[in-house]
Amino acid sequence: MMDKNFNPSEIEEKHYRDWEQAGVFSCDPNSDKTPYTIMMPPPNVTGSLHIGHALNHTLQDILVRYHRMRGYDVLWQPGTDHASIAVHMVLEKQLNEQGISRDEIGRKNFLEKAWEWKEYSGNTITSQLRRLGTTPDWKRERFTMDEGLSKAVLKAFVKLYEAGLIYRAERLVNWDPERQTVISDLEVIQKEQKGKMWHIRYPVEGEVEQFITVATTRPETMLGDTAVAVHPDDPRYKDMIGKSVILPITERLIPIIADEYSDPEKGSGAVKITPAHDFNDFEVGKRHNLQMISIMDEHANIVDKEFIPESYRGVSREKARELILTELEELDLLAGVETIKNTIPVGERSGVVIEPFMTKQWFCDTPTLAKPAAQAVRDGRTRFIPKQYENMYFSWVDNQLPWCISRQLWWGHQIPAWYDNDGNIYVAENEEEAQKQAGKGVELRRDEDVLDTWFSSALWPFSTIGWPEDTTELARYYPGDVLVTGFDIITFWVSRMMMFSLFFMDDVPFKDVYIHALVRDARGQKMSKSKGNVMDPLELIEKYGTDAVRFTLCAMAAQGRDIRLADERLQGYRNFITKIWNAAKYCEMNDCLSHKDFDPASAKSAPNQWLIHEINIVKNEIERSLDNYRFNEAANAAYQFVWGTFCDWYLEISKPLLQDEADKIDTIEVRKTTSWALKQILTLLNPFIPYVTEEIYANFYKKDENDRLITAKWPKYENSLVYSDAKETMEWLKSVVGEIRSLRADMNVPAGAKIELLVKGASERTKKSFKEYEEVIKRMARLSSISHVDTPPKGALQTIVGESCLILPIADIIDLEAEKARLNKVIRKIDDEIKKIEAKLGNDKFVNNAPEEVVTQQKSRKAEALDKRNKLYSALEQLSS
RNA sequence: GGGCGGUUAGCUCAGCGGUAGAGCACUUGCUCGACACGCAAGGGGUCACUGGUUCAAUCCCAGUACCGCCCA
Repeated sequence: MMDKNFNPSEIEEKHYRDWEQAGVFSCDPNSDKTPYTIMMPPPNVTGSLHIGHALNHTLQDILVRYHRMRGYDVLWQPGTDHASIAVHMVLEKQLNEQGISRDEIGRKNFLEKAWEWKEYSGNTITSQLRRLGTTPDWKRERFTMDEGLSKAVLKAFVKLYEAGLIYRAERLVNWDPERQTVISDLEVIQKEQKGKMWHIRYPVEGEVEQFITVATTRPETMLGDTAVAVHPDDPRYKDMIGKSVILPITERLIPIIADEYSDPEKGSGAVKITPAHDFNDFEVGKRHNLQMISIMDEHANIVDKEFIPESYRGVSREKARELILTELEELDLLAGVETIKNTIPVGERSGVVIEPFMTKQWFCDTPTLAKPAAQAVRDGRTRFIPKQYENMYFSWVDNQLPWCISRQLWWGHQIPAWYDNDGNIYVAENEEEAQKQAGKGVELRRDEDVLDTWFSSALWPFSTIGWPEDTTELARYYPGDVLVTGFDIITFWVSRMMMFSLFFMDDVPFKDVYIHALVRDARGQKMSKSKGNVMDPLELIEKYGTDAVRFTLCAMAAQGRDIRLADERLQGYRNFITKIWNAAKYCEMNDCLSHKDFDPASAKSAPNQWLIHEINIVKNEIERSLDNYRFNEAANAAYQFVWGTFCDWYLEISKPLLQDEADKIDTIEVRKTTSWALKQILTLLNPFIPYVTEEIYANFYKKDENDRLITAKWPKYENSLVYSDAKETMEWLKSVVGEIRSLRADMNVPAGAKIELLVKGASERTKKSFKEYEEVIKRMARLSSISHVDTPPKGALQTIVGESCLILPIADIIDLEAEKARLNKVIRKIDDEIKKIEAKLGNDKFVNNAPEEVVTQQKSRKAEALDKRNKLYSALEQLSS
């Protein structure tokens, strides 16, 4: 016996353990099935499951389960990412609390701690993923810093270096003075703020009382100015070009140069140039061969160097600004201040202001690598779904700047480059190899830096399955079928996988990229800890069950639109899970669990044929939707069918049929059809709601220990399972019941009262149907009897279904005036409709130009409406007479 | 500033060249032995605005307004 209530938490663990132990998640490289591959976006080891993961992994799991059932050899490759900066932040915070800096404990100890912490934290996220019921091939779980992947990273670095696509250069980079490392452009957030624009007068050399006024938001950088630029066509400055100004405070002489970078419309039209502390100025500096003076150290303090006036040495950039402004004021060189809106660069993780900083770093030539990556999408070898995300992809790959890949951190892949004392570089997969290159006895020192975390992630589609070795897995599962991810990492990750995959594998990493929505809160706000509006998927699972959470996310995952997740939705879908449970209970109580030797093509009676027909349709709908990544449509089709068709109609119809012992054959067919249908429903819904379906299956259908729904075959139906006649009959039956129910409710007939039904003008076929489904109609519409008449009695309720008129002779218990009003209302509605159709049909242009089927359709609509109106009129007359 | 998306029932959202849909909420009535996390019946919409294309526009096109995102 099934429990009265469905209790998710009790069964979820049991089934998950069983699945995992049975090894059903594993791919089989030796199988002759077609492979289907999804590479899981590796969550950070620091991470814990958030609602975005829940959506991402639910959708992947649905695809994976669906394809497994359809007979593919599925590899869902799981793993985690080492998340270099994030781990540093966690560990350094822990150290800080003990008052220790990372330099004090040293690189070796720090890394030991990092690994310890990874062991501890890495399992958190994967065990949380298990709670979602996801079924990746856990036995193949990888980590971006495990031995194999580390080897792949070294190999990739060396190969790219040898191809000239990785190089070391001194460049202006985004420096995070808090984290003490370079960060990439993507990790810098442009934050809008209210700022100030200071106008400063620079005295022109050799002139008395002549100045050029420059405007700047960062006066402190003037210590590093090496020019003043004006527009070459600006008449105000034409004859100043080539002269010099005396840089206030430092009193260096710097040239006035002509460059189109300065905008004559803005401010005074003259702009100070600080090549070592501004990206635009850097470019100007390069063009004019200007000196690049770095005035800050790695803490963003002013350097302690001779060319800096003494009072500024060693002070912070903020303090330097104050001092400069005071001094300029004293010198009477401050021409004015205005308040403006501007943007400042802020570190994504640290939150501090990023300093453009001159250092030597490693770069990857992504502008070159991006070309084939862009082309692959333009050629359609990889497609984005929804398509509009291709724009985001193109805007990134088509405008690539070199990617700075070195980081001044310890946790990560240490760069495989060695230096000798003369500064020569040797890049190799290991020190031995480097030593060979350098020659015996040459003293070598390894580069201290590690690679950007995304470098190893970019290799994920092939490094996880064996690259650089030639493994069977690599040959079999590469390229992947689809990548499922959020739009926020198209730039960080997707584009880089494309670049590296095309370079190393000479093929795209996946055929489809499905971009899913962002999950927001009920009010459309982005969830964040600081706002306190995060919904913890584990709490939701506790509260509603895993199936409900999964189904909700799936049902709301419409393409191209964010998900606003509200409690009510979860409740609604939790109710749906319960509904399925109860429907199964009904089947059990009515002995509808065995369908041995039942062939759906053998069904004879209309309700059974109709149900089979509808199952066939919903199956096709689910397939079509999933094949096109229309998850919400698949979920809604399933929902409507199970609740609206199976429960509300079929099971209700089955009740009187199952009580009717007179016709044994019919009863048996109903039992078998119900049982068969329930099993189809469980199978079709298993990818979405694996637990409740597996549990019911285990209760009713499980043949032996190794029989599980998760490994069941996806249904395939004969083309013959299309029953249009049965569908027509059942639609008629639904209309009859519906009309009577509606009439009763409108006229306030007590729900408990059993009343008589008279039918006028029924065709032979209709009469036959009334006879055949008499018990069903009587029960569902709460009728005492059904009989046919030629003339309706006076003052009865009437309604029209098809050609026949349904009459409820209950004049004594209803209000005749109310009935007249009701009829008039219905007639008015139908008149409006007729008017609309007539207008159309009266329009020659419509009749001549519209496709013929549209015209005939309108004509038959009109005929039907007219017929119905006539019948309603006579009903009204009858009432009045 | 450039680009992209959105605007449909009270709310959250589907849909789509020819009858406007769902869930929740709301109203009314129900102990019809699966289910009140339920059953049944309802009410509720100038499909943001202005033009254009079309026999026909909520849907296609252009523009406007507002909201959101991405990139400078």
